Amino acid sequence: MRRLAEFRFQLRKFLHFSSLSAGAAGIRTQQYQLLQCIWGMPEELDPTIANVAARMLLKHNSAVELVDRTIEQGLLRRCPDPTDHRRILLRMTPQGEKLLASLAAWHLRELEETGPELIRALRRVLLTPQNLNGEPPSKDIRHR
Amino acid sequence: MRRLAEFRFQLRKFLHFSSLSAGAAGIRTQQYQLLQCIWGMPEELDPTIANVAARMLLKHNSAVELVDRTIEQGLLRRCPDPTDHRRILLRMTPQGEKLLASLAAWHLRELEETGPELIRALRRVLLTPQNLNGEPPSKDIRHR
DNA sequence: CATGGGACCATCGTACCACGATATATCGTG
DNA sequence: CACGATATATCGTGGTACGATGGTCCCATG
Repeated sequence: MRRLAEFRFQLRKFLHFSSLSAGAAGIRTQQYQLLQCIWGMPEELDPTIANVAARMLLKHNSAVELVDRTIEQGLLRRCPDPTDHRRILLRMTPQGEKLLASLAAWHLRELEETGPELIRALRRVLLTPQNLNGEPPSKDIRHR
Repeated sequence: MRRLAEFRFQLRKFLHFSSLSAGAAGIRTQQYQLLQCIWGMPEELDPTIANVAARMLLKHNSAVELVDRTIEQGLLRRCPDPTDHRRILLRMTPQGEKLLASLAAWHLRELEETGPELIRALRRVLLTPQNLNGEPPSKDIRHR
């Protein structure tokens, strides 16, 4: 499936851009996503380690470490939950909010350019008449 | 931008699926993408280390290491280019082709389910009237 | 055909990061 | 208070991308 490869390539390009722009802002992609996660947390959920881990698709200990790193850079604060002393509520510092805002703006602009191409690539994957299950890809049209 | 966070979440879910399915097949996502890359390489380009590195958005030395790991698992072969002895042509073994085919099939099926949601999330990002440059996200509607 | 510059690939040390296993603190319940 | 469950933290380990460096081969030029 060449379309699939092309879609994945577009995906890599976006993620690569994301990594570069985060790097230019002095953080890692994961940290950007963490901030995004905390800020965009659904209303009914509190920004605890566990919830953030779930939304980041990380194990909770990895989330702890990610939070540690991000706090060291002054982008986040740990606020013990007053009603449940086991829990930690994550809050962004003003610095973190500024950084998130500018990174989000960059990503928006990038997606305005790249997004349509990404959608097109995915569409082409979905609309392709499926050669359904695992026939060796070399069997396709050409095989140089 | 809550839409942006939601789009990124959808993206993470797809990548997470990809990582899991690759793992179930005994390889890493990067290796799956490497195979995909080699197979889906544009016709006018040969599957050399350099070309693969470019398409994987990796530095060439990282590509070498990725290739090494993948060869160790018997999914790939190194074929010295007969016309230019500096270059290495990467060829998949039958085992590699089988693995790629089945992983691609899984990914196709996943995208048939998840893809539309991904497109929708991206559309929502693109169609949102932009609150253009970096205003602090906390200023938005709610701030609990 | 000697030579120097450039292209291509490989190796090594380093840093980062996600994870499993384990530990610690707190909650709720009987 | 005892106990299981929940939430967070710590530690050691393995994987992987990278910069720096080295080696080999191509080619142009004199």
